Amino acid sequence: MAEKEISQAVIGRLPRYFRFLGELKDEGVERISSQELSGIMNVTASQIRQDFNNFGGFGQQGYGYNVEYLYQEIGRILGLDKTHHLIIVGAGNLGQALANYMNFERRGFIFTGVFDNNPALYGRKIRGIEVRPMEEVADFVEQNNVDIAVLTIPKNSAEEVAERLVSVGIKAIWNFAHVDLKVPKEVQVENVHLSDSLMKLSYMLERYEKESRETNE
Amino acid sequence: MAEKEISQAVIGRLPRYFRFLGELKDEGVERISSQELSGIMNVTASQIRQDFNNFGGFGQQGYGYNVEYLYQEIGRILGLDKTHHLIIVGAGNLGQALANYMNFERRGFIFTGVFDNNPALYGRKIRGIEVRPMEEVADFVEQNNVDIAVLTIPKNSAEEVAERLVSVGIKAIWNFAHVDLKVPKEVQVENVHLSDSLMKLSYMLERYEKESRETNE
DNA sequence: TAGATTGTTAATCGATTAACAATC
DNA sequence: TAGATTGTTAATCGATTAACAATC
Repeated sequence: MAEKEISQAVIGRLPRYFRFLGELKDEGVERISSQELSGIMNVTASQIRQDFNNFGGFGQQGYGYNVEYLYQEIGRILGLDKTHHLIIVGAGNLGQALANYMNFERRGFIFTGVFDNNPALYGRKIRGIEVRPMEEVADFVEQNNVDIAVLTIPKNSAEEVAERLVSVGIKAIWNFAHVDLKVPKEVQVENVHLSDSLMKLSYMLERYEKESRETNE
Repeated sequence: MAEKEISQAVIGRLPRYFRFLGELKDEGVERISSQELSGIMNVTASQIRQDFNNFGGFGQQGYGYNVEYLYQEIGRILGLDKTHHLIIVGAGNLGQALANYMNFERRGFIFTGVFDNNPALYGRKIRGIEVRPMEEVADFVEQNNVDIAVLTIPKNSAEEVAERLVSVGIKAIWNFAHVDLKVPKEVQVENVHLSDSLMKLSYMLERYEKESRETNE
């Protein structure tokens, strides 16, 4: 029974709904209408209802949505009720920062191992977990049921390492290397291209300054 | 002379064009047609031409596009020909990682200062630049012509710090805190919500596993 | 000139918004 | 029952793709 494909636009909004609902929940808000949520989140009430209805009806006519319930359901849609074992590949600054910065665990992402091919780092501990050489990754992934790899290595070796991770059984790659990885379609890739993001900011800055100049002429 | 507004969709694709053109340039490729680029980048040739023509004609009929020229023009559109002075606010793991990891300088983003409100960090050097107390930020921004702030602090203080940065003359914020900042519309904000990104990956993983289950039944 | 490929207009597709009947 | 608000269908808007005339 093939369900209808959910658009990227909708998926991209889910984490934001999840965040706002979590905050409302923490504030003790019990119910909310699409209208109210619209005001808080700065999107149309219509879009909110359409988005939720992609996954079935979570609300109740005349009442609205139960915050706690909706929060849980969106969490479930996002797969946050499941547990994933995750390794970080590349123990440089960014890899270390991610290991320490994000409290993955709260959402079911268990930081299980960290790998590098720089012998100087072997044995050094990051958040209590020691850096292992890349050679051990195959056994480790198998033995520890790892399904997600965080790729924080330079772009030139990224493609090769990604291939290796895939061959070893990794199901999803959170890719911080500045390349478009070529992986089999059953492997999920989410890119975080930081320099692209900074360039967008640069564009916006540039455009605003340009507009200002033109307005003042 | 108000130019037509460029859609977010187009802007979002510019950095990727820039990256591919840079690689082609490095490989010594002189000219390329929208058709060829389409094959490499996995987008339609039509979209490529439409995108470029938002900014005027960069190509030549019967010939295609000059790689070097197009690369430069897109760089210019993105504002990468300008120099920006940038500070990092929040000298934790992520702030340090960003300072070290990205070679901002190559694109005209000059890492000028780093601030924190933790006295234990004052004076410690990150990439040769010492951590300063937040109290000094106003004078520093003014004296050093800083226009971009990278916000790598916890979400609870982000709003307050952002306000302060704005009041002090910051024009753009690269926001890694997991909140939607409220700033005047003349201040540009680009969000990097890492946990949102990880949740999207989680969703894709979940969906794929679900599909697999259903197919095998 | 003939061939290639852009720039641009028109057609299609998809996403967002509006409207309203269903129902709590 | 009356009022509120969803779920859902229809209308609109915008983005992508196709087509082709302009032109190098």
